[in-house]
This record gives sequence, C-alpha cells and structure tokens, in this order.
Amino acid sequence: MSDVYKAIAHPARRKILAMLRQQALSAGDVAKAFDLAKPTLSGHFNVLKAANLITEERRGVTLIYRANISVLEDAVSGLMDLFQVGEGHQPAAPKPISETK
Amino acid sequence: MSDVYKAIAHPARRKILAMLRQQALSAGDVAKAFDLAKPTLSGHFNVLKAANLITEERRGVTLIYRANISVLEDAVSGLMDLFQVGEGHQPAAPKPISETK
DNA sequence: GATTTATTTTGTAATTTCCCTAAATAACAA
DNA sequence: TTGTTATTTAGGGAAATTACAAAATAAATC
Repeated sequence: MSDVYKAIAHPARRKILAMLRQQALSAGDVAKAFDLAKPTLSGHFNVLKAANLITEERRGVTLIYRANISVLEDAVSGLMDLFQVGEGHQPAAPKPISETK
Repeated sequence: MSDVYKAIAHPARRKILAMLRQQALSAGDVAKAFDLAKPTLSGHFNVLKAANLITEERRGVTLIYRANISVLEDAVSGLMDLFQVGEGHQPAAPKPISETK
C-alpha cells in the first residue's frame, strides 16, 4: 500500500494514470505522449503494476494498460483519512512554554 | 506542487503529518515517536517544509512544527481531480484490434 | 563566560531511482 | 522460417534519497 504513494510521486506516472483514467491505452500510445525512451516508460508501467494501480492485457502484439480505479480511489481516501481532510480540525496550540524553574 | 507528492511518499513523513494534524509538536516530541536518529528526522522536516506542508516556529530553545492544513487539503483534492475520483467514470474499452490488412 | 538542552548542519556511505542504449522476446505476417 | 512490429529485459551510469555519527548553532541558565 505504501507502494501506491511511491508510484504517485513521479510526474510521469501521475500523467500515465490520468491518461489511463480516461481510456485504456497501449504502451505505445502512452509513450507517444512522453519525451522518454520506451524502456523508461516500461519501467514506469512496472512500478504502477507493482502498486496494483494498473492492469495489463496482451492483445496480439500490443499490451493494453488500464487504470485500476478502485485502488486509485483507495489511495485518495486513505490520504483523506490520514489527514482527516473534510473534518474542520485545527491543530491544537503547542504546549505552553514550560515554566520549569 | 510536485514536491508535495514526493514528500508524502515516505512513511515517516506521512506519520509526521498525521501527528501534526492532531496537534502542533516540537521536533523532539515528534522524534520520540520514531526509531530514527534526530538528524534523520530533521531531514524529513526539511522536505516537509520545502513542500510547504509544515511550518516551523521557534519557541525558545525548541522548534514547534505545525501541519499546513490548506496545503494538505489542496494535495488531496489535486489528486481527486487528477484521477476524477468521485465521478463514476469507467475507462473506455481499448481500441479494437486493428484489422489492418 | 561556561554549561546545558534542543536541534541543526556537515560529511559520508549504502541504496534506490531514473534515464539511456543495446539486445532479447513475443506475436503476427509473408 | 524470415522478417516486422511492439514491447520488454539487461546493463550501466548519474543523481537523489535515506540514514547515521560527529560537530556546530541557538537560546536559556548558572
């Protein structure tokens, strides 16, 4: 699960995720949108796959990638949870200066 | 803004953020919750500060850290945006197998 | 000024990440 | 089977990340 946050940390991978969120695409079609060598993209696919954020399906000679929506949603809601976004919390004041004599 | 995702990628930093979300704490008090050397924590504070996720206030000899809630919320909502979480989208089917003769 | 306390900065090492080129694989077509 | 296309794996190098111990700084107190 911590893999997910690592995966999301790289801008290219966030962009891939955003593209795949719109529609499933082949590795090559994704690659066209980037100025990176294909092996580099392939590496990014691997970390997204490892985080279970995308799935891969072979279709003849091409590989089709799809965003794994539920995992994406879990990640966001996990973050909301962790930070209690939505609940109007304010951080408490720090402990007063200790008057230790 | 990409700094935010990088900052969130490390478990120790997520934990710091969660603690600070509850209440402002000194560097030392945060350190007690971890099995890491203080200089290491200090490094983590720096990346959180660089991402503008926390603020620092000197109070005598101690440094008080606070979560910067609005940036936290922006990060989460940026993520929701990017992935359109909430909208019941489904990824479109991949392009049909090209019948190229 | 010297000492103590809280925390950082510096220096260093191990590990990981990111990117590339070249070579390998997989499926299909001729 | 030979070739072509799509994509990966292998290998390698530069840069970033993470961690620690030792030294430095900053404020308060003696």
